[in-house]
Amino acid sequence: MEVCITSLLRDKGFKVTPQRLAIYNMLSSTKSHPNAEMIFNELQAMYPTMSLATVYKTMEILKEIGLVQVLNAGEDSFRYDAVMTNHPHVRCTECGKVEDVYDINIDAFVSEVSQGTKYQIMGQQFYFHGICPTCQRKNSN
Amino acid sequence: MEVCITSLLRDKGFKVTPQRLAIYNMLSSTKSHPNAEMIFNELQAMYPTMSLATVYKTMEILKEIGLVQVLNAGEDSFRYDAVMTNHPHVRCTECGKVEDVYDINIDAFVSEVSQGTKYQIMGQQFYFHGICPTCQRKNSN
DNA sequence: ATACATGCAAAGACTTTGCAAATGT
DNA sequence: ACATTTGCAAAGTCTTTGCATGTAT
Repeated sequence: MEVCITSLLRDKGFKVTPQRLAIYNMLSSTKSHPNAEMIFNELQAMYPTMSLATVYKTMEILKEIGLVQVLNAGEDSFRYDAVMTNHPHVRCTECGKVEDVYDINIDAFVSEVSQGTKYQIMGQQFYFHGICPTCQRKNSN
Repeated sequence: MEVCITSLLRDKGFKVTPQRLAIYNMLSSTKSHPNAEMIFNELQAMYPTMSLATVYKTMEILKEIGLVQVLNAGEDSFRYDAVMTNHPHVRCTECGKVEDVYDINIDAFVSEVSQGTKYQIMGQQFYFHGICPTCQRKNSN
């Protein structure tokens, strides 16, 4: 796991730094799809000198070497996901959290669209929005 | 058509202004999914005093009264669409244009996901990215 | 007549960039 | 030793806001 990012970085001529490892480890051990500021805040305690700029620069590299994907769930900021399989996301419009949608096979839908357009399709993103179970309960009180 | 926006605005207590009509008419007669700046530039000739701030404020209102939807195709700016049906979009990563994906029935996929999550789903957005036919031809030269 | 809208400029949020000091190889 | 990276501050882009003037009802 960690050998993966280490060798991937080195293979592409990037240096292996504590900041880069910390950012990737944090991202790959959460399901919260954090944005840059959330990552920065989370790492403050352990890495007091970490800067937001380093988070952004690191995300750029991790995206480039194929270790993270960038999410755009209709917010003002980008979120990041270390899970590289294509899966839909759902965002709660009340509390703002973004979650994975599991157990859905998107392949049939993707290939249907791929064939319907004359584009050479490279990727896709599916976003749902609605109200999460927790917020539904809050609302009914 | 135009009676629609006129009465919708008035019904909700908004005033009917030349700027609002011009912005909506422009948007509903294009398939280019423009962002705020594109709309602003397009209207410069006919409405020289139009400001970008007015475009943003108007989009906020049009979204609120259900006349436009906001697209987030993985770019830095939001795009707007006066077509309110749910349909996928595809963005060319070379020339940046965003097009509709036609003749795709998303209902089965949407309801499959709706049932798979415990969210109360309010809407969804599907984005594909790839290379458009025009750019494919350019690349092969 | 009055409340709302416009348009300018300023502010705000998110992200990128430049550069000197620090670090990995 | 050398090239790359960090972290700060400044700049850049997109969007929102405040306010005086103008406009729709």
